[in-house]
Amino acid sequence: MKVEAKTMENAVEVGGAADANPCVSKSRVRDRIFDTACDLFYKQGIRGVGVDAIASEAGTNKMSFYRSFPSKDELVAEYVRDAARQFMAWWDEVVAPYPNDPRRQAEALFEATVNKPIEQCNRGCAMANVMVEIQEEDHAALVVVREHKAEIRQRLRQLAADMGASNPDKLGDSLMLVMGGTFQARMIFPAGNTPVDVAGCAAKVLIEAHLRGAC
Amino acid sequence: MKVEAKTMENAVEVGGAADANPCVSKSRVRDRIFDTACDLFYKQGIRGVGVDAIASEAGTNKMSFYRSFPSKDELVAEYVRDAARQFMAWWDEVVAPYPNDPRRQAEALFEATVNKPIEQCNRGCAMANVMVEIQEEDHAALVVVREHKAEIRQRLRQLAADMGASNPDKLGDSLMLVMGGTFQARMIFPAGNTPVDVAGCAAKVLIEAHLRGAC
DNA sequence: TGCTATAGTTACTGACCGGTAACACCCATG
DNA sequence: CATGGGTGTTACCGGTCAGTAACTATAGCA
Repeated sequence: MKVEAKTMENAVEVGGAADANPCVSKSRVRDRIFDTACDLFYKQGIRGVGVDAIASEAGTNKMSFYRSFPSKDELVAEYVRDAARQFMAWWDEVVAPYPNDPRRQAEALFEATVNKPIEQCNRGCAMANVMVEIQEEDHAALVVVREHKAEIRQRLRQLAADMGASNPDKLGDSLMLVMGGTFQARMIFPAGNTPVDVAGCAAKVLIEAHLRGAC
Repeated sequence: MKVEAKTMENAVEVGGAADANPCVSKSRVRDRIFDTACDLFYKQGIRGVGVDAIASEAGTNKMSFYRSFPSKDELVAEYVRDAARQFMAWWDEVVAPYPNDPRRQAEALFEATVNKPIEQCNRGCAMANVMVEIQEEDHAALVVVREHKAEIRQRLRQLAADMGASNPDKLGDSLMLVMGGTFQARMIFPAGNTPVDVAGCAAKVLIEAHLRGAC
């Protein structure tokens, strides 16, 4: 199967029709490897995917991998950085339609979480999964994960403060719990009719209660 | 990780009559191995712990391991079963002081989750971690995890129904999200002052609001 | 044409890991 | 004392995996 992919790519490149195949032939080897790795890491776990598998799935081989990345660990760290960037970009995008309306922004975030396409998150939170799989406490990837989660917590607390909650840290942290639980539930209950569906409702209830002065 | 010729029961019964001599001295090694394995699996992950490490940490060796367990996979499944049993026992214990008071029971569960000793859960939810680490969809351990999570969901929904919530499934699932998020947060923010602290409060707010008729 | 950067191929090392074989030892029971 | 079950010990097999070496092929550019 990998041989077919390689030969096809070569044929396309030789043919020169570059724009017709944006996903494989035109991109640099490094980018192909990286995209493939991100996909496989999320779907099969860090430890469940070897360098050989990544390379051949990307239509190349291990040597080209090591010409682009100094080690698998470094690739993992890059994967986590990219996941963090993507999550924040998603956040900003979801929030953008409601400027100066922090309550609506928070609600939109949880609704968007519920409605995320299944294949994008049926393995739960990529960052949390990395923390489960990596044991070395000082691994570069874990530093990124901790920073990322701390920033999400901070953002939720800020949203709570901006919407005038009487105890913004408590509301923000409560929302943090719901968000984390939602991602976890997407992994554990992958099919329809799961606890995931109530995430938006739970967030609304928490916000409503806190704005009423609960806690 | 794939040999499955023998079964757990066979391995246990190899010692002889299963009922005549209830395994005090005979299965001491087995118990030591199992306890050690549970500890290491939780702290370092399934894939992060080898059979050699388990055996030597238990003061024995690999051969004795394979005299007690047919395979590492089977041990993992047993580990998950034990974790599920322990969790349910903990649940029943926490709930026991408040018979016929489902609301108080639910609140007690979340308070107890917050107050669990750190070293018992600073790696988050053992069941969820197993689901992250194991890729084989039909692995025996994963079946146990799914059943366990489904039962917790059912229990929370039942509690919500018993306390008279207008929409018990929504309340139960909301609590499920908070509970999952709490365990995840214990792994991600291991030190003091974390979102974990608000889990009891979040649960109370959700219950209160639902009993008032929200959603 | 020839140089250089990029990429493919094959083969290898060393470590680790799950699992097994064969044998030696200890000790309780008969 | 003899037997046998549980245990310890050593060595090994087959597989996987991260990482490297050395060579080849190609494509663009001067």
